[in-house]
Amino acid sequence: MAVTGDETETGSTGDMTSYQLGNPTSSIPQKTSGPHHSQTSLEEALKKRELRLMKNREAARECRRKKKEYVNCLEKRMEILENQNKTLIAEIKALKDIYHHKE
DNA sequence: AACAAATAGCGTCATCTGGC
DNA sequence: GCCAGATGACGCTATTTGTT
Repeated sequence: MAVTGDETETGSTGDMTSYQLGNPTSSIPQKTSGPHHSQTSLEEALKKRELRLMKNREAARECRRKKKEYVNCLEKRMEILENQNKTLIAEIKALKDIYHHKE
């Protein structure tokens, strides 16, 4: 619901935490061996980072989806077991009643 | 209607984990 | 040991819900 999916990247929702702000390339190696070479390697590093972020974004979504499904299953199972429990309790009560009326 | 608190969902980072 | 994928934790926005 929140956040309409299509505003990814470049901190569009302003939810970058302090350590994420500033230099998005901070985790990228900054070797300088010639102007052209460093430029391309920087571009490559940025591309690599974007790819990594994109993959992790997808992974996080999938992870949450699976977790939600798991919790839903547990809740359904709980409901079934609670009903079974009620039925069994009622059965026990009925059997006890029969037993006591025989006395 | 206006507001606050609660809830849901997202993106990112750090860390864990299993396969190679 | 390295790497990719999975997941917990965090901070954030948007939506829903209850209260005045």
